[in-house]
Amino acid sequence: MSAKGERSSERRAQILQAAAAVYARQGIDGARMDDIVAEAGLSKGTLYWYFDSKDDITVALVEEVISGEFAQLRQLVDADGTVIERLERFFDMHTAILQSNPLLGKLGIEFYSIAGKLDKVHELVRQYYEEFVAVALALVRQGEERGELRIERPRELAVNLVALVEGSTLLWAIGIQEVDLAQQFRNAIALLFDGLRA
Amino acid sequence: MSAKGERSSERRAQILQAAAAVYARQGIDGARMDDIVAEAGLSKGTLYWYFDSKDDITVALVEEVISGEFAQLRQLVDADGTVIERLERFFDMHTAILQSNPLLGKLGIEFYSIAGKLDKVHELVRQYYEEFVAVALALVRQGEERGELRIERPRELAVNLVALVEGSTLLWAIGIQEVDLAQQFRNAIALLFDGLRA
Amino acid sequence: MSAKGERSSERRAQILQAAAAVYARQGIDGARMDDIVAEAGLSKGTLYWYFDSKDDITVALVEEVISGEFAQLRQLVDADGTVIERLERFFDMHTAILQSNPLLGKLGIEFYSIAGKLDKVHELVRQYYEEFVAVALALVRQGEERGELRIERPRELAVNLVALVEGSTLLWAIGIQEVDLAQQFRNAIALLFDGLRA
Amino acid sequence: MSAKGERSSERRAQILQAAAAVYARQGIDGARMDDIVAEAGLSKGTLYWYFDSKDDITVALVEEVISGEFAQLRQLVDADGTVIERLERFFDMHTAILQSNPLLGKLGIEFYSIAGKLDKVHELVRQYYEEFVAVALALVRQGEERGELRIERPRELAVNLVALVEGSTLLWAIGIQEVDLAQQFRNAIALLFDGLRA
DNA sequence: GATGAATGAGTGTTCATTCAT
DNA sequence: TATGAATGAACACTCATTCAT
Repeated sequence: MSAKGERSSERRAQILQAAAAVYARQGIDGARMDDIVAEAGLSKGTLYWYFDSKDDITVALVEEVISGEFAQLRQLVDADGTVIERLERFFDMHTAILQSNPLLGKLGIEFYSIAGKLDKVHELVRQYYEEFVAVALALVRQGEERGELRIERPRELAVNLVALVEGSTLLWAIGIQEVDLAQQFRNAIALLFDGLRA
Repeated sequence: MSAKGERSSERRAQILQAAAAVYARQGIDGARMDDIVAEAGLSKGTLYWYFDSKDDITVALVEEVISGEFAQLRQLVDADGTVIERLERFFDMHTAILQSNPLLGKLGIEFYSIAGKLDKVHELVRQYYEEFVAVALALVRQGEERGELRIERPRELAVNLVALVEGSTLLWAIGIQEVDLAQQFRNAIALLFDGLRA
Repeated sequence: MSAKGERSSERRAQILQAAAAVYARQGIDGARMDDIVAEAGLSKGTLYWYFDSKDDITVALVEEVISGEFAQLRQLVDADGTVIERLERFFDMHTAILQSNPLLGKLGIEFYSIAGKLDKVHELVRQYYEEFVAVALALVRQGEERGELRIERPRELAVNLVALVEGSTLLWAIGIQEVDLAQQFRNAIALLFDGLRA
Repeated sequence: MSAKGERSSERRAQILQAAAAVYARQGIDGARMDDIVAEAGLSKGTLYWYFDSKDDITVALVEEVISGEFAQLRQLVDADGTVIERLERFFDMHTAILQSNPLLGKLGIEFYSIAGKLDKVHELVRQYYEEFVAVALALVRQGEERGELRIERPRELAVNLVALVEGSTLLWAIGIQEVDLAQQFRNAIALLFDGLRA
């Protein structure tokens, strides 16, 4: 019997996609295995053929989402253009993805909440932010090296950049009317960097 | 029979305090009524004498926490000092409260999560942010009127200010090591306002 | 909250009696909690208020049955009459009890089977046999001291006495037609002791 | 399509052997088809090609074990030597087999337990005991005819002989320390027959 | 007001069995 | 013959809520 991890990744993806939809709609605790099964068009037995437990699904889903984010973050460092241009493109992409599926925001909030209960999820979320901060820091330093920016406290700037992204996304996900993500991010860049341009 | 809302407010407070502790520790869905009862040192029957349901407790707790935040926010507008001084004092207080009880951050995350399920909570959280943004906007305008700041897009600045606070708090609550809330907030103010001083 | 062990012993007895009936009828593995609940005329929640789990019920039931057997065994040593008379009375009682409830035999077989899975049950059953052998040995020695019997290998006689009782009971419980427990036990005594009478 | 009973008997034997090991180790109810499949090194589909169901396997296994016992029992009647010598040899063989595989005792107990649920197994076990008693009776009568023994109640003696064997085996299988099967059986013969020798 | 025993619908998980390949 | 993915009914256990005392 092969390990479950090795089993048909299409089916696994199908289940994770269904779980994501149900989690976003009903919350993780409000999601019943029967709901995920129905959403995926599978039987309960099949679900358990691919995953050991609900927690197993949750962790796999967080892993998948976060590994997608990682890929995007890594592109940021090596792409062309000035630092500010790249940040703007990154924010545009971030905004487009969130707005293409309004449930993604809710899903993110569920991830925060479940991180308090599942150590593995907590660790994944932490790693994601460490990576995000690290990438932001690398970018900021690039800007300095290339003479684009003059920065006194690069580390705190990096954390504030990440906090702005996450905070704005949170407000938007909660449904604060005044938040237009695209506008908001552009203004954030202007605020943070206008005084820092070389 | 009088409405439950009018019953001994000490007992209600005692229950809400217990619920807050249990919610923060175990998550709202992970909290059992028995846990709250044990934490409060009461019996189950007594708890239900004061509250109709678990959701009722949750809503009341969110109301209580948010009304405390409201009080703080309102002081911001009328206090003495420059806008930046007042923001610094507000952030110091915010930091002190969070650090005095490390579970408060977790509790906040639970509130986000439950907002997706309980409409009343969602509305309270939304109102809180609306208010926060409104206060930030009033402050920013005060700064402009008094000639302390020159601001082009006050509304977006206000939202970004709130986003920075919430984002930083979130990163801190998740446990990102590099986040020192006090430092972070001071740096945020410097970044946002250095270029805006008159 | 008091420990479950301290809770109303009438309800506990009621549940154990129901469990005994269902276990004997359907086997332990074939018994559903719903069946026990229905047999006891209680709700599932109530059952779990008094017992932690199905295993908990099983162990408590074995304890109860075996502690009853212990009581009978102890009387054997101190009762009046010759050793052989006392054994005959004991066997009569044993027979009467088994025949009064034909499911008791099945229940005993279930206990053997579950002993392989629940360490606590295994230990209880083992203790019961140790005690049974010890009592048989004490009786045999009394017989010798009082000059009623002349015995060469008292320990092995004791074990064989117990083996005869258990073996006969087993054959009877399985439903071997030719086994008339009362006759069988009388004949067993005759066979074992006729050659040993002083 | 040929009846399953006619299919490759090697595969069937392989499966039954695996089932015996798993049943003894985990109990029949605790044994999963997957466990048997893993133990046999086969796939689930293959197992179901040879057997219709778990009960089918169980019944076949009981049949196999009991038919082996039958073979031994029949040899008893026709072998050379006095009745007591033959019983001693039979008991030695019985002991050797049990001690060669300590799980056999557990397996026997599982058979008793499942007999309460599967009529076919009950019937097989009953037949086995009927046969065992019949053989014991034949032996006893042989002893009488040949002038080796003087017996008053041959039928009850036969049942008691079987009860002693089964009871001793049971005590041993449960793990009572003091039971040394070989010693025990020798002592049983001495007790039962010493007074009966012609 | 206060207690804690009682309720039962709901949930994650298991596992014998089936069947397309 | 052989495989192992797929199925779904069944089950132990949970927990918010009720109510007799």
